Amino acid sequence: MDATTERLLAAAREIFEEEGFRGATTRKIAARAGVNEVTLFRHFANKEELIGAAIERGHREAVERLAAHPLPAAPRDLEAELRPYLRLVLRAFSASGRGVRTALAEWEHLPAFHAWLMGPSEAVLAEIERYLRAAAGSGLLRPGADPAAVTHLLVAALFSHGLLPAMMPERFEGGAEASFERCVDVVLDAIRPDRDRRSDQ
Amino acid sequence: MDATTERLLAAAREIFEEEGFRGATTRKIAARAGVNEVTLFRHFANKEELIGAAIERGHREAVERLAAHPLPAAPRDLEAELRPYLRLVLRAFSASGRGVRTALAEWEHLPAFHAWLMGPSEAVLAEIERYLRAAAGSGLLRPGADPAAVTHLLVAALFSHGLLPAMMPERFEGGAEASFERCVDVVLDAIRPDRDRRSDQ
DNA sequence: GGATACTGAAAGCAAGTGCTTGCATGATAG
DNA sequence: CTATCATGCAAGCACTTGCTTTCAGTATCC
Repeated sequence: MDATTERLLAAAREIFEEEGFRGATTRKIAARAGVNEVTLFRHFANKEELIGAAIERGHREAVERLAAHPLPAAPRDLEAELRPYLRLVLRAFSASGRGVRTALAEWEHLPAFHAWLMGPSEAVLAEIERYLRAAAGSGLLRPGADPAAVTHLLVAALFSHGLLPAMMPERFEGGAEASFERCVDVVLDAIRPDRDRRSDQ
Repeated sequence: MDATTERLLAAAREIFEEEGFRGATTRKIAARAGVNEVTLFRHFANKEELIGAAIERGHREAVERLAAHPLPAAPRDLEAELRPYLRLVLRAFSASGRGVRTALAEWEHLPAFHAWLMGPSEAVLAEIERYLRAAAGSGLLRPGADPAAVTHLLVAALFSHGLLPAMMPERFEGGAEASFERCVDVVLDAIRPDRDRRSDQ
């Protein structure tokens, strides 16, 4: 792809994530791309098309990165399989936390981008739920554990640990990742079959 | 308080929650308040002061409403005490979901309002953690259960169930509240002392 | 060398923005 | 009745924003 187009897309994505649709002016985007504003309009019909393309590309890449490290099709060990996956997702999520917050706020104003905006979250949710259902089928989950509810809990933990630490860091002493791991501990402990239950301390 | 001031504050809060700081123009706010734009500047020095006052008032009210229904000082029954409290908070949170999303996005641009914006969340977090620590002291929690981690999990569930259903409703079939209750089930079950453990189904 | 394609610089335009000024009007208090 | 006060209305100002037009420079391909 054209190098100028590339730089424009990257700049558009950065500024949109920081400032939202309204704040991402064509002048700012062109400046960060090191390009004349006129050139911007020679490559994209208008501002909406540019930002749309930038969002689409960014989220397509995110989905691809996630798909490159899927959970196993046949669950064997929740601790060894689910935890590293969640760690990976949290890291990706935290990295794009600023953009996620912007997307949340602009939701109603960007109906054309809904599919792209939710793509990564949808993918993670579906992947975890599929895995947990398979695990339940293999007897790796405590009978009575609800895979859908557990999925929602884990996604909720991902969500809040990806967004909140930037805003209330004093509540995440020891780091967001450590706090997240402790939350995963609680969930994994809740769904482990009784015979395996931890009784430390 | 002056009726005009009142209407201006209400209008400012509504439009700020829908459109953010940049989108909340003084003309829009004045129009929704049914007031001339000049009158707006006769009541508030500038746009920032108006929106700041609107946010401050809204969140102070939220904190007061939460403080009116606290968790008991001495925990006796997690199921009977914690669950209704969480239900209440979720309802309040969902009602202001639109505003929360805007606040998340505008975070970096509104440093003057940080304290007010995080107030309600901080209050809920502190209240739950206090309660759970007391519960742990009374032997109502399974030994080894980490009150801080459980608090984070519950707040995460509140957070995601307050925000996400508006954006991916098909993932919350049966309603956000039902999904939330199932998440609370998982958490409560995780921290219950072993002797009380559910073994239904 | 000439045609083509991409770019930058300068200027501008129509709409919208925060905010101000000047003046007229109606209600309220003394 | 008069003085005060809050408000509405019209106009405007300086600035930003999305987007356009015109012209000139430069690299590439044949």
